[in-house]
Amino acid sequence: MPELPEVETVRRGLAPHLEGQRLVRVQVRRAGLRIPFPPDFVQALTGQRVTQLERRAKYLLAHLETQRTLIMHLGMSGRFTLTAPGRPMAETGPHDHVQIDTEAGMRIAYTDPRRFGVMTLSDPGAAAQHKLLRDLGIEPLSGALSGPALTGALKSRRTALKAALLDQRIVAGIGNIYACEALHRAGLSPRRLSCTVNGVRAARLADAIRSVLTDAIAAGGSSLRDYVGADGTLGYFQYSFSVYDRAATPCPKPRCKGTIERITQGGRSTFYCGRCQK
DNA sequence: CTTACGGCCTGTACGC
DNA sequence: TGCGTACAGGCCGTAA
Repeated sequence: MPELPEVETVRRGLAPHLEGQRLVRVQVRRAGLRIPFPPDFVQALTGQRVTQLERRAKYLLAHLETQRTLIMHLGMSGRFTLTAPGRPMAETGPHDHVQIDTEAGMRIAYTDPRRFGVMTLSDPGAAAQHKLLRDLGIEPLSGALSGPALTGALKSRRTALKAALLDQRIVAGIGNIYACEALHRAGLSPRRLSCTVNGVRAARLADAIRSVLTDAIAAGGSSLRDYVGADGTLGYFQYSFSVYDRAATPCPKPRCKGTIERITQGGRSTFYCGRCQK
């Protein structure tokens, strides 16, 4: 489900209810998600105060007073729902795996039918060195994303450009939707060999990645199927897709007479215009 | 070392 | 209606 814009939208929804708050009760309803919870998971969280809720790539990082960090990933189908004090509690469903109650009485429930998500804890002060985070590449909205930085990251890769954009070690936070959309904005073919992207093409790609992610965040992310923001509102960037899931429709680029095609790369669907993406 | 592929798990949409 | 198949926003381990 969620790529960087959706995770950032969730972060913005959760932050006011987590930052500065003490976690008074933590319940887990199974032994883990994609990976098991650490043995001391509940104990290490209970009674702790969250100092800051940060996002790195598609990960949410809740930093605790103990200097440990709750590392969270939504996988494909992960979702948070908030229930304010005094509001009727939603009935617990079979895919509600974690519940966290804050001292303000807010209940934060994590639901994830496919269980591809992750919740785990870092060692004190060592979140950035955690195995899940240490190999992540350029953070696209940090200012580190530039044409030369992309050129450097892509020059040794002998894969299709689309596959390289999905590799979190190169640019972190892009998923299937925004890879397709960024390549269309940049006018670059998803099939192009990664190492051929340099100079003006790399600069265009850096701009396209930044702009598509920024636009999507401004729209509250993309709501497909079951994705909703933390406050239950729906993002609407899906109405702005140029290529994703738009096979056989006309290319929206002005004066381009192409038609959007769907191909398979690395087992994933790629949507692009063969006319204006070279 | 790099790259390609299957698997993880469940839900949904679609064709017959 | 029921069943089988394909596919879904991600990532990892293994094989080549």
